Amino acid sequence: MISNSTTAYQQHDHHRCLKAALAQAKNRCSARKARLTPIRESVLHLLWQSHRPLGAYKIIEQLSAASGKRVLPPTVYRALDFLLELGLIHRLATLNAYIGCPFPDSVHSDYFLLCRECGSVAECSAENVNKAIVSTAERAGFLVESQTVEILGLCTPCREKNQAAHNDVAIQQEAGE
Amino acid sequence: MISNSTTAYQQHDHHRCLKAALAQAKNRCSARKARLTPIRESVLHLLWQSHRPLGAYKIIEQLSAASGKRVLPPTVYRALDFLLELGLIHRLATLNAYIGCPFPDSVHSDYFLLCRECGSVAECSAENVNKAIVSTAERAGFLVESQTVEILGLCTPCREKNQAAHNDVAIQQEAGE
DNA sequence: CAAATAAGTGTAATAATATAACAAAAATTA
DNA sequence: TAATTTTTGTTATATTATTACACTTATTTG
Repeated sequence: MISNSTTAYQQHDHHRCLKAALAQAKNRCSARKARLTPIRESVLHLLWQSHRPLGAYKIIEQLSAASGKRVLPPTVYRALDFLLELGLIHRLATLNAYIGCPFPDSVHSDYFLLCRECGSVAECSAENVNKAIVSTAERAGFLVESQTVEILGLCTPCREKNQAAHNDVAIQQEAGE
Repeated sequence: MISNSTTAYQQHDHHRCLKAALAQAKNRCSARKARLTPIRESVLHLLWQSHRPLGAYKIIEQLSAASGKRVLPPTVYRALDFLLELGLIHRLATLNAYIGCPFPDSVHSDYFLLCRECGSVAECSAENVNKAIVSTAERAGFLVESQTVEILGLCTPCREKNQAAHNDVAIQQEAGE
């Protein structure tokens, strides 16, 4: 199992994440003879800065603010398409949002853990999930080409916070009796 | 494993499907003291007639055509919300479309097989997929609350057709040499 | 039963997400 | 350098979904 759940939920040196992601992106582009133009790079940069899924129109907003001139939808959607095609980012269908891929180089069928509380997203690649899906599909005579797996729930920190809040309420209630 | 892949892909007495679905819906509604009003029923009916995912605006179109007067978006979205809440239909995030649920009564974590060729959708509920997802999420410290699993690929009939077409090309090429 | 309340519907307006089409500019190739 | 390809700019518009508020119909309660 590959996962970025630790860095996704917890404090970490995010500047490093960002630098690593951009370096990887450059490698990948030169390998494929694709151009990581300024627009494309800044979209990727923005996605990595947030470390959270961002909607296309948020990107437009932030890019406009940063550049001082109005960036229009096609500009951003084109950059997103480019990055998606290269596997540098993903689109989350349930959120209509985009997020940087933490390991574009390893072949993986993606699998996302979306925290409904804090909005963080971890990407996992688990062979057992993949196998279960493919084998079950096969039994139905279905040839799998691509998968969208998005899991909604609570990440560890949020679960702990919720638990703590819950306990507090219990204590209050006891005290009130 | 529960699945409607057979009826989803192949010819069958669809009138029966439809009747069964509506009967089930009525049961479910009376059990929950919810009202299956004419609008709601006709949306459900429409979804079952198509046996394929339908976008909200297609539903609006067809409902308008059938009733002779303009049906507006909130009317349909409200009916869809109601049906979703009762588990009588599902929303497919990757298609922005809705489809009738073939087994609303059995508890299931849904899992959809979307054929990219013919547009058919089969719904499966496989314990092994569910288990794999939950256990992998747990290892990342994540508490699963709901899942979106949508698989894109080819259903059996389309795969066979494709195969046949492919063979034909091979034969033509041989003949041409 | 009638009044009060709740649930459902009609309607206008608009928000949020995404794409089409075509012209202009920049980069790459021949 | 000319020709070609790729990328960007710009206008307009498509698609999906929601808000807000008035009105009607059903259900509950006194």
